[in-house]
Amino acid sequence: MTDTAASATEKDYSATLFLPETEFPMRAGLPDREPIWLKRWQDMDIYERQREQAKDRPLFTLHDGPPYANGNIHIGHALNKTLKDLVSRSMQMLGHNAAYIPGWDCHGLPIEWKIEEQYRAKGKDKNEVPVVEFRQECRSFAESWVDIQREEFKRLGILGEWDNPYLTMSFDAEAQIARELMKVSMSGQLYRGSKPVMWSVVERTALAEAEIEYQDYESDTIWVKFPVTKGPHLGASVVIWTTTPWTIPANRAVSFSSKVDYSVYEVTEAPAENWAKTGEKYILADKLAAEVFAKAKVTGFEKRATVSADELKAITAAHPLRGFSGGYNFDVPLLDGEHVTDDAGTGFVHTAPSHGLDDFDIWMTSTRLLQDRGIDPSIPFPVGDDGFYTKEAPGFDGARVIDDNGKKGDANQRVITALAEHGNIIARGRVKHQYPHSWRSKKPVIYRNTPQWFVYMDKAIEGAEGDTLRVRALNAIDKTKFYPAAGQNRLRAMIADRPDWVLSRQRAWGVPITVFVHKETSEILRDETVNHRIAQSFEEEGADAWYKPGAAERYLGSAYKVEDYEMVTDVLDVWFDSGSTHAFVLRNKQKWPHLKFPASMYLEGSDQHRGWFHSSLLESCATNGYAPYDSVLTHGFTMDGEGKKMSKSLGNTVAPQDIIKQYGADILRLWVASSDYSEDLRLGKEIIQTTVDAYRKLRNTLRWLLGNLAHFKADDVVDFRDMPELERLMLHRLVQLDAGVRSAYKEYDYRKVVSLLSNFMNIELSAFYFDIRKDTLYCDPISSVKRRSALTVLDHLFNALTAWLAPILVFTMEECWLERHPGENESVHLRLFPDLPAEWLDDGLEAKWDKIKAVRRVITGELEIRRREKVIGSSLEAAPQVFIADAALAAAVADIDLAEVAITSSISLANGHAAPVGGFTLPEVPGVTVVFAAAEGQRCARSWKILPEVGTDAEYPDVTLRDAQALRERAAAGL
RNA sequence: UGGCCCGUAGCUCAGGUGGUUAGAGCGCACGCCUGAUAAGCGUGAGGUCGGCAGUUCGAGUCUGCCCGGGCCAACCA
Repeated sequence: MTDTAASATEKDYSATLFLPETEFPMRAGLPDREPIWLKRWQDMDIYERQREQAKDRPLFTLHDGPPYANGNIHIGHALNKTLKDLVSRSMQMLGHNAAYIPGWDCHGLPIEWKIEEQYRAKGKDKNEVPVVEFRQECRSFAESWVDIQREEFKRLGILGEWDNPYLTMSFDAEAQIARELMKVSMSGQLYRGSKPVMWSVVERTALAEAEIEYQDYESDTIWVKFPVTKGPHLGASVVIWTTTPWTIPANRAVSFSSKVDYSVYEVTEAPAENWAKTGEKYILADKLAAEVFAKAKVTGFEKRATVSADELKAITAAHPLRGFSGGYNFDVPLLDGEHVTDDAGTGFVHTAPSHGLDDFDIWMTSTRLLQDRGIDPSIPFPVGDDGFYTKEAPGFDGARVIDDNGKKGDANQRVITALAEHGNIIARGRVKHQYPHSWRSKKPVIYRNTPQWFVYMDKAIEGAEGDTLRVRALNAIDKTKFYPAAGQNRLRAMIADRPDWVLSRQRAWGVPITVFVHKETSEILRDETVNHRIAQSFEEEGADAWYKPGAAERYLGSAYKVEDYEMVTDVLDVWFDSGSTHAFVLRNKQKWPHLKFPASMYLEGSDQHRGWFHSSLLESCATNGYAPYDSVLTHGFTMDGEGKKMSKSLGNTVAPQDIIKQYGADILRLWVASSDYSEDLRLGKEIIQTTVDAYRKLRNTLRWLLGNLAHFKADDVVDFRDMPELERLMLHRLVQLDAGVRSAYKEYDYRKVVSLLSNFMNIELSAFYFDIRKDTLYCDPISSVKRRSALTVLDHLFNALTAWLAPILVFTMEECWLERHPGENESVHLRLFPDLPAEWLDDGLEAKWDKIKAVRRVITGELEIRRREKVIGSSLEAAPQVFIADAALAAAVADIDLAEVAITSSISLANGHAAPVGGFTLPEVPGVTVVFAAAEGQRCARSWKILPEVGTDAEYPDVTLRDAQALRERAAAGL
């Protein structure tokens, strides 16, 4: 240590300094304090004030995609809503009127399940409860979750019209959803088709995949011959294998794979009574032929010819029951299917479009081909909802697939017997495998063709050639801006490939498909008067009106006979509900005057390409002809710290409620803002800690600003022209930052906002400007223009930083702002991003100070060495000599106080002198050499600088002349 | 299995149209300060840019394959 260090006798002048003074705590205590700000915002109705304040500004409408009202929010909800809040708050502060109307999706299967579950617990049966009563319970259930989620969202600091949200189950919404559906039906785009769905005979209901569980089950298996009737290899039979003999009457095709090798095989030796007889020829996959013959108890067989994919394509076969009970006379085509493999069976797949998804898909995509071959492409309904065969399975009257107790009926046996009579079965067996069962009854289920309501994707709308829903939607996608851009292709590909839109669900809790069908002609009733009655009743009573006794009479009125019409009882897919939100929210000016249509933006997780973005686009294109949004922003999913999916079973979930409780919502918000939401986000312990650290740094920088600004008074303001260069440099950087921050906000690039601001606050403010200006701010006289200039700059910094960070750290910035600007009507959230004068920009000044900073680096580099050597501790103990050979650097440093910038007590500039050998240099700053010298003189007891002048003031002999002046001014001011 | 997307220091992220020793902030280690103090300042150590192969004079950047991860492909939302 040097002898100039503080001595025990040095006077303590701290009371005479302008040290930072603030109540703003270093430790935030967010979990406890955030609710206080929430209450304040609620009491002052800040959302309404924002609307009032912005009523003449351009509208920016971020339309909320509705979460499903059936549980507590999870981290995905928190991410989604926080991003939405960042968008609307920043657009508001950029000068828009950015209203935010939160919404909820309230209909649908999961809520039905919950109610059913409650029934089961009470031993009640859903089917014994009147529909309207059941629906009422679903409604109450959804309501209760809306209330809970609303509070959870508010706690995240999400600002919106929470007292007036939209619900897909509110009466006006249900009415409008029905109107939208009727628009589709009036335009001729709605039709009744069919598709196979999972069906439980025991419960007489369709089931969702989630209601299915797979259990071991023993199935009958059969190997069946399809005799070739046309094309190559006449006289041979295509052989299939199936585990569901009862679907044979529904067979309409045989699928093969062009990737599998097939041949014709002839049976050369077999037992006399065998089903597979000597001389018969079978077409089989080469890989499976031996196995098939073993099952068929064939003792000798020979390969006769290979069969190419082209030959197979040309083959038409007969149904194995051709002529049975006068039926099955149609041609059975061979179709090339990607689902076919030669892993098991025969290499050929029996295809019954009524009873399988793959079967249905290949049948539907082959429609054109079938028509060309003169084959009827319609899909039969061979099995009824009770499991009995219908008339469309000739010869099987009274046979049943599954009975009321879930046991196998006699269908399989009857089919096998019939096949044997026709000589078209070659083997049978049993197999144990995993088979779908109802989650509720634990009984096996079947796929069963069921009538459904569809919207055409490719039928001309209103007769206009080429104006189809698909074409409209694809055009609309081209006109929409996507963030990130890849979303556009993703959505386009989905729209381009998708089949017709299935709207119907055989469920209770939803908006009914408000359609009447003529029983004779199967025509949909299209009558505006009827439609109006329906919509009107929904407005007044909700969609329950459809289920009330006498509804058909009420709607059809006197113009039609009730007995002529079938009233549809299916409900709409909930995607149609949420796909219609633009119609009942954005266009409802009475209820929400601050919204526009189309919306400025839809913002959801990337899964919504298939979901809400998709259904909203189709719905709006069908009813309006264009997209309901100008732009679409998607975000990824939240993974754990290792990038793995969060799941309850892995135990790696992070609950937003826990983060709020432990750290506060601002931490969660900062995490969202500093992450790249265009990809999947990670969240774990370490990441939270990183966020907390970043938060602390920001908070402390603001805290120091507040502490110094406590000494700033209105008449301290200095015009920027009168400020020192260092202050002007900061204002210049502030204007630059303004441009960067605004454009980042406009591009929804929040991590850029965070990185710009935290880099600025850490590097340029905390480590540079503040460090240098502490001496001036703490020690300079009251009158000092330099000090007042610095304070003026701090004020500008404070105003800008609090505004720029307000959309992200909503609580902390409010706390910060009110610390300086208390007042009942004050809020940082009622501010705009500040307008900063362009005249502050000064590129020349920045270039000059880049040079000064370069010189500074060499000086601090030298000081660091002396510190290591224990020659000095504080930089004020040094008074280095600086030799600058570079003319540009020398010029930059000429008229500024380099000692101040380097925070040394003094510096001697030895320009023009040759730099001594052995002086300190940095390779990246050529032409600058620093030679250490200890500061000479006494240490000032007030500013701790070491200067020869200390001791020369008679009145204050222990301080520098500057400090003496400061003390005199304090005394004169009576301090 | 298919469609789309992602993989740069311990963490969060930068790295237009391929071009010198791959950057920042935070964290970490070490040091300084003790008038922002459960704070502030400085110095330093950390990366075969998921892997392999190719195109090229040259690839984190282009191509292919592989590995790892995610979303979608539900009468879930």
